[in-house]
Amino acid sequence: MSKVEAKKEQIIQKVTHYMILEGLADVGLRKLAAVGGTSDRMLIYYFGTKDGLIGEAMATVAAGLSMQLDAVLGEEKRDAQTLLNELYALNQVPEFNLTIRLWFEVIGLAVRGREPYASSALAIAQNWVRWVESRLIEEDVPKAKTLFAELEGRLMINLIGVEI
Amino acid sequence: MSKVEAKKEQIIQKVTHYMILEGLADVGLRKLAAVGGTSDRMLIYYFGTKDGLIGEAMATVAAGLSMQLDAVLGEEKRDAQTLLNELYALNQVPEFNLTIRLWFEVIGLAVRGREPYASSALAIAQNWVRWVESRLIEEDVPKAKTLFAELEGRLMINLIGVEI
DNA sequence: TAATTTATGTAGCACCTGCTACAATCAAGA
DNA sequence: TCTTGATTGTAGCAGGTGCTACATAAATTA
Repeated sequence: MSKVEAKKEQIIQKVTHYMILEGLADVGLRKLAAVGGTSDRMLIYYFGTKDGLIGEAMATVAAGLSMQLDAVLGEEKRDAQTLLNELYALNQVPEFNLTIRLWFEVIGLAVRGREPYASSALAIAQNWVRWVESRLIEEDVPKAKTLFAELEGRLMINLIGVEI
Repeated sequence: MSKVEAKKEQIIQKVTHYMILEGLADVGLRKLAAVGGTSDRMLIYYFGTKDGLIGEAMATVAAGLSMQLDAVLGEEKRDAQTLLNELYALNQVPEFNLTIRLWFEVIGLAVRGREPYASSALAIAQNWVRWVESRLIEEDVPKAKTLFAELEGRLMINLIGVEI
C-alpha cells in the first residue's frame, strides 16, 4: 500500500467511525476534514468529491458489518426464529445500535435513488442477506429475505419508539 | 377559519403535496415559499420556523394516511396474512409508493431524535398501527404490530432494490 | 376620521456549502 | 544538481441556509 493509500485508508476509518457515532445529518467537508485530521482541500484531492468519500465510508460500513456480526454472534448455524431473535437483541448493544441508526439514515437518503446512498444501501442490504443465509440451517435458508425483512421492520419501529 | 388560517392551510397542502412528490432532500425556505405561492418571509411569519412548517406538513401526511388507506382498501376487516399482502401490494400504486418513500425519509431523519422528524415518525407509525388494528378480524388484532413490522421491512428492502 | 394593529415586501446578515485557482513545498529521477 | 511531478496550504468564489430589521400597506378598531 502506497503512502497516499495508507493516508486515505486512515481517513476513511476515522470518517466511518465518526459517521457511525454522529450520523449523516451534519457532515460537511470541513467537519469531515477535521475528523480525518486533514483539510477539506485534501479530502477533495484524495476522494474527488464529497460523495466519493461518503461512498467509500459506506463501503467500509458494509464490509465491517459481517465482521461485527461474526464477532458477536459467532459462526454456528441456527433456525430462522432463533436467529431473528438474536439479531433483534443486538439492538441492545450500543455499538450495533449506532450502526443500525446509520443504516436507516442511509436508507432515507437512498429511497429516491440519490447516490452514493442508493448503491450503498443495496450493498449493505445484500451483505445482511448473505450473512443471514450463511448462518441459517439449510432448511431455513429460503427464509433469509423474509427474516431480514422482519428484522428490519422490528428494528425500525423500535427506533421510532413504538413499543411492541 | 380565519383568513390567515385559511392561507396557512392552503400553504400546508401545497407544501405537503410537494414533499410527497419530491422528498425532503432539497427543501429550503425559498423553494417551499415558491411551492406554497408565498415568500420565505411569510413562511416564517406563519409558521415561526422552517421546522414548524415541516412539522405541520408531516402532521398532514399522518392525517391523510388513514384516509388514503380507506380509499384504496375499503373498510372490511381481514385476517392478518391477507391484510399484509394487500398492504404490501399498495406499493405498486404510484401515489402510495411516493408517500412510502417520504415515510422512509422521515424515519432516516428521525432515528437520532431530531425534531420535528422524531415526533412525526412516531405519530405516523401510530397511525399505521391503529389503522391496521381497525381492519383486522378480532382474533388477529394482537398481531397488528408484528404485521406492521413485517410490512415495513418488506417495503424497505423493496425500495432499496433487493428482489425478494 | 384618527389611531392602532396586522400583514407583507425589500434588503440583507452571518454563516455554511462543495469546490477551485494559484502558489509554494517536497521528493525523486535524470 | 536540476528538473519534474506529486503533495499540500491559503484564500476565496458563487451559491445556498434560516432568519431578521425596517418600512410600508392594508385592515381593524376607537
